[in-house]
Amino acid sequence: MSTNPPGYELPLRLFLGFRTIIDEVHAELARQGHPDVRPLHGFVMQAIGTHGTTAAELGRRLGVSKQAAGKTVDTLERVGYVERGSDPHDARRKVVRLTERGVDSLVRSARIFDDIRARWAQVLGEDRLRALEADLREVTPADVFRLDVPGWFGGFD
Amino acid sequence: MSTNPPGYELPLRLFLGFRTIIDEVHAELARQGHPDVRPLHGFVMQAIGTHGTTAAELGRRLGVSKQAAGKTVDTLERVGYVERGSDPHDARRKVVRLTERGVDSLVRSARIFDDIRARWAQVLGEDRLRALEADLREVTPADVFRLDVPGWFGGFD
DNA sequence: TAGGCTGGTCAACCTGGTTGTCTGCCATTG
DNA sequence: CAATGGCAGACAACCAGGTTGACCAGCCTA
Repeated sequence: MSTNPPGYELPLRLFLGFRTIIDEVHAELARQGHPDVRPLHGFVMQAIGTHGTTAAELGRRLGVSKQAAGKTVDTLERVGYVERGSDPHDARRKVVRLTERGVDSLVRSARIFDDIRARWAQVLGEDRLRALEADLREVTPADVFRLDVPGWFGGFD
Repeated sequence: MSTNPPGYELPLRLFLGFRTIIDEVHAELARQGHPDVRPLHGFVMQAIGTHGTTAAELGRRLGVSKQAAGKTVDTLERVGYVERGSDPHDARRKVVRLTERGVDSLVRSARIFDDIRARWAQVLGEDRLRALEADLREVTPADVFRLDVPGWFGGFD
């Protein structure tokens, strides 16, 4: 029986895998006309969803303060991926909605993610990739969405 | 034949796996007397190594500017995990070395990483875990060390 | 109708990153 | 042997994202 790899390799590989995929997605996204979407933005836009939300609600979904969510919305607004409207039923709320450009970036991301997964499947074989996904599902929290991802995405290009 | 999971799930799971492990390590590290080591610090200390380095060299290893490396060394020094000495052979260089406390935190981390890997092995089975590691090795860059990890670690607790 | 909760915003501050500039020190080379 | 080029370190200004605290305005309910 051979010896096990050191325990620190596992998280490193997980991270490297994650980073590899994300970097590829954003390189391709840049090529497809979205050079200034940052990884964090994808998550945030995903959390905003097609229905739109408010900054406070967004903060709750993402697990950050409403102020932080507001700031992110500011920058997303500045680069043209979301817009703020007012709620006729509640003068306090300002509803954040994806612009066409925002939606376009999400659609393209989804396609690119699928392409990358397909490439992994070619390398590993579909069955092993599925096994990998299944194993990961077993050891990670079930709820994919409400991870407090922001804060994990420092500035990177 | 059933349909594939959407491509975005894979990076999410990889990230979640990574984050789960890292969070556990640091929670345990805090319990064992190292409450203010941050994930970034572990990587940096690993990169400093037992021989010590200079800030500029550290920056190159980690893929960040020497100024950024210097700042990190500052905070690591402030919390007592590294110390700066001078190089008798070269008055420009200030050698950064791990303190006993720094080494202790690394030793403990290594043990905790191994423990966590063992727990994953219990859940998945040693063979499936090995397969997972092997698969990840196949789709990630071979060089584990020179990843520009910093910048990916935003502040988190 | 008065209070309390909630949404948005402003301000101050932290961390970790960036670039640019400047000063010393070393080392090579004419 | 002196001068020039390159490297180490430090300082400053700036950026992104995050935090808390404070505050105002609007809604809703007792």
